[in-house]
Amino acid sequence: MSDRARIERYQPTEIEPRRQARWAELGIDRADLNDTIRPKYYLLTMYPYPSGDLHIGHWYITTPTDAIARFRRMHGYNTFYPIGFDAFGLPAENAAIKNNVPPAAWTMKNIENMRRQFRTMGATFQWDAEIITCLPDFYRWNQWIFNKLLAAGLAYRAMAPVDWCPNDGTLAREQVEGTDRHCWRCGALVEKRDLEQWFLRITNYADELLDFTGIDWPEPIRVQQTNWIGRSEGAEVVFKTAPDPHQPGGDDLVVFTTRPDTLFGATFMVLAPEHALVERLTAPERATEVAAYLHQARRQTEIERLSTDREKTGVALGADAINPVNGERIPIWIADYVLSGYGTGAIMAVPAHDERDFAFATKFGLTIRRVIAAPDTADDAPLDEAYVAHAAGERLVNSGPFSGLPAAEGFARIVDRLAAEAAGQRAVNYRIRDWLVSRQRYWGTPIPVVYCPTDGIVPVPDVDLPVLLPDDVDFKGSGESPLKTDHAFLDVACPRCGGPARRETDTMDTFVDSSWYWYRYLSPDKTDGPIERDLVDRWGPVDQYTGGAEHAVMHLLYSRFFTKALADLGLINEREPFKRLFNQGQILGADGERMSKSRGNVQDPDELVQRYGADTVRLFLMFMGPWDQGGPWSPTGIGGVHRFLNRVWTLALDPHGREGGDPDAGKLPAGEDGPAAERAIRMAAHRTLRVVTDEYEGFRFNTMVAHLMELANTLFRYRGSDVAGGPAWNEAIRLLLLMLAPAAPHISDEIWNRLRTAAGQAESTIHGESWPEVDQAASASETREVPIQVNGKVRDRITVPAGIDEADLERLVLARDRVRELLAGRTPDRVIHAGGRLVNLVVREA
RNA sequence: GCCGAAGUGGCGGAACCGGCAGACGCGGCGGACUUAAAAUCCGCUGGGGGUAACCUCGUCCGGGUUCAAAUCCCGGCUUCGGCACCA
Repeated sequence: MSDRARIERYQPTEIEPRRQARWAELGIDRADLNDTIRPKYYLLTMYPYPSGDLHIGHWYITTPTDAIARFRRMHGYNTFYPIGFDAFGLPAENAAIKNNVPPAAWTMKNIENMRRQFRTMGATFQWDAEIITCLPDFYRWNQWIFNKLLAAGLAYRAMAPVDWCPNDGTLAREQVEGTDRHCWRCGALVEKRDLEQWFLRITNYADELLDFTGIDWPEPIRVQQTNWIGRSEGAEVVFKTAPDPHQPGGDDLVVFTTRPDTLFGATFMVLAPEHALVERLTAPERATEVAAYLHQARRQTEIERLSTDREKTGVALGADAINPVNGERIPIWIADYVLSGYGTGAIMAVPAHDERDFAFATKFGLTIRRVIAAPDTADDAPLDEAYVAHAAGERLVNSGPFSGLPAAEGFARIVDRLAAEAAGQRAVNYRIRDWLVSRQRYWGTPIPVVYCPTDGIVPVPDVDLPVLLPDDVDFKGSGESPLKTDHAFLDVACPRCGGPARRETDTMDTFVDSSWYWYRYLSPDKTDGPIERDLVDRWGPVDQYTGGAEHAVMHLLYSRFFTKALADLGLINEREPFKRLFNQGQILGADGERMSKSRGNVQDPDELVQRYGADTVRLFLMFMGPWDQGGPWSPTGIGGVHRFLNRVWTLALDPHGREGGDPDAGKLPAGEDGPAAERAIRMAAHRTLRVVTDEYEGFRFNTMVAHLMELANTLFRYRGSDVAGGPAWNEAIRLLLLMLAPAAPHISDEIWNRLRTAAGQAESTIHGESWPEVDQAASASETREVPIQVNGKVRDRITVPAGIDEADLERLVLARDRVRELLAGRTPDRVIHAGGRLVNLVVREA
C-alpha cells in the first residue's frame, strides 16, 4: 500500500464551498459597528463597476485586501470591510441602446453574477452593508447633498467652455486624458463647447487639498494631486490701455505673472483670443485680420491647440497698453498660446525671460529686453534664447530704480510699488478648475432642480426627493438622453410658484457617488439623512484604502474635496477620508495591454478556480510580485503555488509518510539528534512567524508567501522522521496554518478542523483564532555564521557562538588556515566588524 | 519639454539601514519511484575558466565616494505612468 493512499487528497473545489458556507453561518465577516471596546479597523477597497464579470484584475485588488481584513481580525480588531457597486454610468446605457434591455435590469443582473463570483474567492465582505448607487435609497442622498452644496454656494451653474465627449457629454477636466484629448472612459476625442453647466466649487479647497499632513498616502499620488492643483505664487499687475483714435483707452488690462521682477522687460502684451476686450481694442484697419484669426482660433481649439512645440501664431490689435512701472507704451496682440481659462486670460510678455514669449517675439520682430543678468553677464548681453534659469547672484538690469537688486528682492520691491500705486498686488493662481458635474446622460443621479420661467433655477425641496429616474424611457433615436423627450419627467410644477416649469435633464457625474459612498456603508438603510454622524465619528476616517492609482486626480481628489465640504456643511467632523492609501498595480493582459473584452485578453478567474481552487489563485496573485507593481498576466508558476498548498496538506495530515525518491527520507539531517532537530524546527517556525508578521503588515505578500514556502520546505526535511508529529513539529504546523489563514483561508481552515477532529475536539474555525506570538527564545540561535572577507571579497566563513565579542571573533578568524593562507604572512591594516554581520580584513596589496 | 516610478539569471522576482547578489517560485538538466506515463520526491542550475579545492567576470551604461555599492553621489541611456504653451 502506498503512503499516499493513507490520506485523502487535497480537493479545493470540494472544500471551498463548504468552508464559505460555514463562515457565513458563523458571521466571521461581520463587524459590530456599535462595539466601542475592541479597536476598530475600517478597511475599504474601491467598489467595482458592475460590468458583468469579475476578471483577474478584480481578484488582484480584492484577495490581498481580504487577507488584510482576516489578518486584522486575528489581531482582535473589530474590522469593517464592506463592498458595493458603482452602478451608474455609460456602459449600462450603451447596453440598453444596443440590446434594448433597461439599464437597471442589466446592472442588477450583473451585480447578481459578481456577488456570486466574489463569494467563490472567499472574500469576507460585510454584505449587509452593501450599497448600489443606482438605487433611489442611495442616489436620493446625492440629491440631498447637492441641495446643501447649492445652498452653501458650493454648487453653481455657469456658462463656460467645456470639454464635450460625443458619448458621455460634458466631462470634468480631470476626465480628459492624453495629448489627443480623449475621454477617460470611452476613448472618444473630446471637443470644446460653450455650454451652461453645473459645477462644484473644489477650487475653494485648493490650498487645503495641498496639505497632506496626517494622512499616509503614496508619494506619487500626492505629487500628482499637487501638480494638478498647480499653485503658483506671483502678482496681479494692472496695465491701462493707451488712448488711440479708435478708442479712448483707460481700460484695465489685468495680468497674472509669477515674475513681477521682470516687469521692466515686458515689451508687449498678449490676450487670449476669447478675451473680453479684444473687440473693443481692435483698430479698424486691423479688424479683418483679427476676425480671420479669431475664426481660425475657434476652429483650432477643437483639434489643434495641443502641440507644445507648434509654431506660434497671433495678430496685433493695433492698440497699446501702458506699463505701470515705466509708463512705456507696448503693443497688444492676441495669440492662442495664451489660454482664456488660466489666470486672467492675458499676459505681459517678457521675451527675454520666457521661452514662449521669446519664440513669439522672434517670429514677429518684437523688442526683446534683458532685465535679469547672471553675475558674469553684461547688462545688455544679447540673448539667443530666453534666460529663465535662476543663478545665484543674478541681478536686475535695465529696470530703472530697481536695477542692481537681486532678483528675489526685486520681486518684493516691485510688487510693493505696484501695491502703493494700486496697480497690482501679490496673488496666487491655481491650475485646478471647478468640478464640472453635469452629464447629458440618462443613467445617473438626476440633478434635483427645476427651471421656472418666473423663479429661475429652483431646487427641488428635500421633502420631494428623490427625483426618480423614470424606468420606462425610450432609448431608440438619436442617442440623446431620453430624459429630454420624456414629458412625464420633464413637465413639473415650480416648487416655489406652482406654475409650469421644466426639470433639469442633466444627471450627475458618477464620481459624485464615489465621493462619499464609504460613509453610507456605515448606515446604508438610514432614511432621515445620508450619513450617520455618530458612526462616522467612531469609524472614520477609513484606516486603509486600497485601489488603483489611475484615480489620482479624479476619485481620490474629489473624495478629499467632498469630505472637507461635508465637514463644512456640518454633516461630519473629519476633514480627510482615508488615513492610509495603498495603490496596487494593474494586471494587464498577456499582451501587455489593458484587459478588455474587445481585445480578447481577459483572464477569467472562474476557470482557474475550477482547476486549482480559490486558495491557489489568491496565493498566486500575491506571490507574483510586489502588490503595487502589477504587470502582464501570465499563469506560469501557478502550479508551483498549488504544489506548495499540496505540500502543506501532506505535512499537516500525513507527517509520518515517506515519499519514495529521497534516499534520506525518514532520517534526521546529518549531525542532528532528536532534540537538535526539534530546536531547529521551532527556530524555523518562530523565525518565519517574525518575518511573516512584518510582511503582512507591510503588504509584502510575495515575500510572505516565499517565507511560508521555506518553512514548508524545512519541515519536509523532517517528515517521516522520529520528530515528525512530535510537539515541536505540531507547533510548527499550527503556526504555519495560522500564518497561511489570511491568505489561503479555505485550506488552512479545512486542515485546522481535520486535525481537531482527529484529536477528538469540536469543530471551530481558524479565522476565530488569535495571531500567534513569537517565542523569542525559540527563534534565537546559539551559533552564528560570519562571512570573512579579504579586501571586500568573501573568502571564507566561520561558525561562532552567538554572543562572541569582536576581539575573540578576530582571533578565531586570524587563526583559520584559509585566512592565513590568503594573508600569506601579512598583517591586516584594518579589520572591519560590520556590527557582527561580517568581518573584512583589509590588506595593502603587494 | 516638465513631473513621477522603474531597469538584477532563460522568466516572475528577493536582498527593508551601504555588509554573503540571485531568497522563493517557474522553466531546464540529472536521479528515485513506476511495465510506462502522470503525479510525487531528491539533487543541480548567472556567465567564463579549472579534474578539483578554487579563480574570475557579473545588478542598464560611464565616472565618483567607501574597507565594502544592486543600494549613496554626479552624468547619460532605456521603459512605463502622469501633465500638455499654466504666464
